[in-house]
Order: sequence, then C-alpha cells, then structure tokens
Amino acid sequence: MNIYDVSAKAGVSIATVSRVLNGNPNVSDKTRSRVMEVMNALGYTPNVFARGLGLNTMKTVGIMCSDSSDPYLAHAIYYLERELRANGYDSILCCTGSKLINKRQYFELLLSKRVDAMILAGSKFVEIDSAEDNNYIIEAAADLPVMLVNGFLDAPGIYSTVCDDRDAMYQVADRLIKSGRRRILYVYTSHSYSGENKKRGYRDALAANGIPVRDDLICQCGKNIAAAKELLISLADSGLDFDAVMTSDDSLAVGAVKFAHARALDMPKDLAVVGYNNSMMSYCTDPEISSVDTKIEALCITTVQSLMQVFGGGDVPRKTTIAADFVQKQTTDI
Amino acid sequence: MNIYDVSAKAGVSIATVSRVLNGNPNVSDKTRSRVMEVMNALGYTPNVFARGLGLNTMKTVGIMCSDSSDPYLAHAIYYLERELRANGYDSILCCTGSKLINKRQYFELLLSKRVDAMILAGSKFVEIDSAEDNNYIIEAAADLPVMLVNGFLDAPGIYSTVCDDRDAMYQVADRLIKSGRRRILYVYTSHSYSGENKKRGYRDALAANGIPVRDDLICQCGKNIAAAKELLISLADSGLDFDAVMTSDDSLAVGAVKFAHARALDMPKDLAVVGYNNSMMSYCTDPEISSVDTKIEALCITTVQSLMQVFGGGDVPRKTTIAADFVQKQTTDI
DNA sequence: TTGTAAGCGTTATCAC
DNA sequence: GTGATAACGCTTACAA
Repeated sequence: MNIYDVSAKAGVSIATVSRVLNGNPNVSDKTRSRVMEVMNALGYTPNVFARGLGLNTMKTVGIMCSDSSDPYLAHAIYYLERELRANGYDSILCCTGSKLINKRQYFELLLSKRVDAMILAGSKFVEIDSAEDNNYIIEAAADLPVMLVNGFLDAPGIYSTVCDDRDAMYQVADRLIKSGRRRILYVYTSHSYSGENKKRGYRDALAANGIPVRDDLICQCGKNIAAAKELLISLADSGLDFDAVMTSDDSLAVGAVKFAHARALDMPKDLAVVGYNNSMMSYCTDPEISSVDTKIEALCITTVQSLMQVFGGGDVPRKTTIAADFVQKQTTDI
Repeated sequence: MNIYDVSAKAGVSIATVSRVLNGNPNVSDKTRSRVMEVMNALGYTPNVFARGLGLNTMKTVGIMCSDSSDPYLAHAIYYLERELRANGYDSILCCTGSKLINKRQYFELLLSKRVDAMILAGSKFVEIDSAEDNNYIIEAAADLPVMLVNGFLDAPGIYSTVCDDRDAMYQVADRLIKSGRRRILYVYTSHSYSGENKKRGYRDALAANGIPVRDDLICQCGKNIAAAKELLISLADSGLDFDAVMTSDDSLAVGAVKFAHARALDMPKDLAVVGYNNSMMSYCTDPEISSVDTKIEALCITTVQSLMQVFGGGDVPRKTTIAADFVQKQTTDI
C-alpha cells in the first residue's frame, strides 16, 4: 500500500497524490477529492520513513532527563510531550541517570536518530565545575537546536528556560528573617546549576539582612526523607539550634516535618519548614508544607514555544527566566 | 556524508561498507578495519531514515499512558524506557488523557509512525463496560504486538502482564479481618480492569470470612487527598462507623490519615489505613502508610522481555500474572 | 570476499 | 493542473 497504488486507482500520477497529501494548492478540486476518496477507500497511510528520508526529518525531538520517575521531571516530561504533540512533534524519551559518560552516550545516540532538536530537562545536564564537560552539548548545538529546561549554558543554538531559583530562595529567606527567624538551616541535595542558585538566594538574603552566613547551618543531604530526618536529629543532638529549615527539595522538607514530629515541635511556631517544587509530597504531611512552585508547566510551555520559533527561523533569546511562586501552607507564617 | 563517501574513501563498494556496518561476517579483516577507520575519520553515522525505509522498522516502540505525571505511571515509563533501551529500542511516548476518543486518535497516530510495537501502560486502556470500544486495539494487534501493562484483553497479538490486584486486596482484607477489624471501609477511585479486581478481592475476603458486604462501606472518590479526607469526614459525620480503611490508591490513604488526625484517632488502634502502590506518598505521612507494592518494575521488565520474545518469534503466554507484596508500615498491625 | 544493481516510498524539480 | 523522473541513503539478492 503506497503512493503508487493510490495513483493507479485514482488514475493520476504519484506527483498528484503527493500534492494532495501535502495540501499543495495546485490541484483541481475534482482531482483532489477523487484522490482523497481513493486514499480513504484503501486506508492509505504515508510511509514516514520514506518521507523522513526525503525531508531528512521525522518531526521528532529527543527529550533527555536523568530520571523520569522523579516527580519534578515526570511533570516536565508530561508537559513537554503534550506541548510538542500539540505542535505536531513526537518525543523520543531517554533517561540517562546522572553519570556524565551515560549522558554523553545517550546524547549521541539520540543525535544519530536524527531528531530535530534536543530538550534536556533538569539542571543536571550542565556540569558546573568542569566547563569542558559541556562541550559535547555546545558542539551539537551547532547542528540542531538544544533546549535546556531549568539549566543554562551560554552558546549559540542553546536556548535555556530557567526558573528564578535564586530569587525564589531569596524571597523565602527574606520573609522568614523579617518574621523573626534568625537561625535558618539550609539543607540541599545537589551541586547543580539550579542548586547553586538556590543556595545563593539563601546566602544573599541573610547577607542583605545583616545576618552572618554560617557554614554549620548549610548542609548537604541525600534526596531522601529518612536521611533528612536523621540528619536533623543528629544536628539537633549535636546541639545545633535552628528555628527554620529551608530545603532545596520537598522530600527533605518532609524529613524535616518528621523530625519536628519526633521532637514534638510545633510548626510553624517552634520550627518553620519550607520545601521546594510544591510537589504532591508537600500536600501529604500534616501540617502541609509551604513550598516554592517552580512553574514547571510554564517552563515547559515556554521551552516548546521557543523551539517552534527557532524552527521557524525566529529570533529567540538564549535565556528566558520565569519567576517562581511561594505557596504558603501550614509550616510557615510568613 | 553517506555510505558512498565512505566507500569512495575506503576504495570499496557501498555493499562492503554496509556489510561492515551490519557486522556481516563475509568481510575480510583487512577490509573491515580499513572501512572502520574511514568511518571514524569521517565521523560517519548511518542514516536511520534510509535504513528504516529499507527494513520498514526503526527499532522504536510506542508507549501510551494516560498521564505520565502520575507517580505509578511515571515509574512504569521509567522502567519500560530503560528496558527497551537496554534491548536497543527507542521509546516514543504519548500521554493520552482518559477520553476514549483521544486514546484512539493517538493510538492511530503512533501506528502511522510505524512503531514496531505498542505498549499501553496502566489499566485505563481497556474499556470494561463496552467491549466493542476495545476493537481498535484488537485490530491493531493483528499487525504488530500490543503489550498491556496491568490491563488484560484476550486477543491474538495482545500480551498482558498484570499484577494480581484481586489477590493482594483479598490478603489485606483477610488479614485485617483476622486481626479483628469488622467494619472495613473500601474507597476506590476508578472503574477499570484493575479497579474492579481490587474491589473483588475486598468483597471476596469479606464473604470468605462470613462478613456481609455492605454497599455503604464501599465508596468512590476522586483521586485526591482533600477529597478523600472530606469524604471520610462526611461519612463519619453521617454516623457511619468503621475501624479500617482500604484504598485503591495511596492518595486516598493519605486523605484517610488526615481524617484520622482531624478526629484525633490513633492509628492503627482506632483506625487501620491501607494504601495501594506503595508510592512515595505513603512514606510522607506520620504514621507512614502500610501499602501494597504492585511490583511495577517487575511488571515492566516482564513486559519488555515478553516483547523481545515476541519479536524473536517465541511463544509467549497472553497473560502473565505477578504477585503483589503487602508492605507493613505504621498504619496497620496485621 | 567483493561488486553491481534493484528496490524501499516519499518529495521536489522540471517540463508540458 | 498534471506527469515524468531524479534524488534521498540504505539493505540485499545475485553475480563475479
């Protein structure tokens, strides 16, 4: 079942069938409708491989993420796929894990599939310590658009859409301070583009309010509820005093709430807790956790819109920033 | 940059280059290594479209799910993608929502992309009330393998891997009863293949223990924490008495825990709560929610293994059942 | 062991 | 408005 069968049955040439297929106006209405009838009768579907071969595109973009089961990235993938499909593009998904070697390998693999663009979801794709490790992305961007969701890399052909994490954390810390908190513990998971921005917001807010930034109040912790709870318990046991906990991820905040329960601390009176991402987890606890909505849907919509503009030859800024929203729930009073 | 360039530089024919590319043994070592050198030097990558056109496959499978941001389905997609990639297959993802018309439309769309197989993740794809609405799947299965993850449809070319939801719920209810619970509330979200099996397990266990199945103890509820909490509050207010809550989804169980907190009920003493899927949510609450691990990873691994066997012409059972695990945490003592 | 040549099913460029 | 025909880049009989 191909274009020849259709052309034969309709008594026209394959060129005409192709014109009908592609909505070319240079076809008489009579011919057009006859060809369409034959197509329907035969249940003809154009072969995407042949089309891809001729046009060198299959209207497909590669989406890479470190872990599609992570709630934040799962949402990103959902929105990206939805927006791409609305624009007539398919998504090839690839979960890479966090090792650089795998990220590079899968990146090359997707490139070899001749995707029309690459979307890297999550800030884990930009190495912030060793800049040359990002060269594979920069080089690829010479050949096809590379979109970064919540990551930033300044090079031609790379377009970043980022959430203003630094400002979000600044605002949270600032409001906590202004409401009287003085010993704000900052717990974070990862050393990434986004992670560093968040931490900077915390530091800047303290500095702006004349509060010394204490290293012992800044702790790294695995992205894990139990680990966060244990960390806080051991910190408290070691005599560290804190009246608020800011976290770079809701899972850590859930751990903080469990810590507060274990110590019979009243939230927010004895301890304020702030999460990040405003995920389902922040709604599971009692009290519910105040958290930062990072506008992942807006981020993804913007990313796809920008991509479509790039495809259309439009001028797109290399970096688009979207503001986050603080969602006040029950673990803060700010 | 194509196979002709390589053949010219290497001084061989394109057929030989193709043989090297495909690991055909009928090439002398000398020729092979020379061709490979040239390929590397030129940075040659075969064109997947041309290959696809000739072979009528691009080693790609379509994955459909109703909502990739749902925690359960997000995990399914993660495992499916990982296993497929390990077997050299790409995944085209498509989130359909729950409307039949969209499911059909996207199904056709993926078929038109000439995927090598379709994987339908989640029990939402099998219509259980109107069998003829599944015909589009059954017809497609005549042309390519269709794999169902946690759904079942008995037709040639359709291979189902399901979790034994009925047995899981039976065991939970049976243990609750044997530990003394008599008024077990059952709250469920959806009327699906999997949903009906779960409910049947609950009913069967009650019947087997000589406890009458009461319709007022079986309630439907939106998949939503707040809705579940409100439902239980209004049921309790209306005088309904229950000493245990079984749910078809962890989100409902979280709502039940919040209800217990609101009423200052001790868990599990005053109220036992059981979730389903053993998702991250069930670890967020205090106390943590006992839940059923539906072995989503095993389900996905088995699905992909079966698919590879189908591709290889092997004989694969139309239905594979995997047992669930009850994970005892803090909201039960059974 | 290697080469030649015929497909695979489109799109696009010419003529007419 | 329509029809030949040449790409597109690969795989694979069939020949040598």
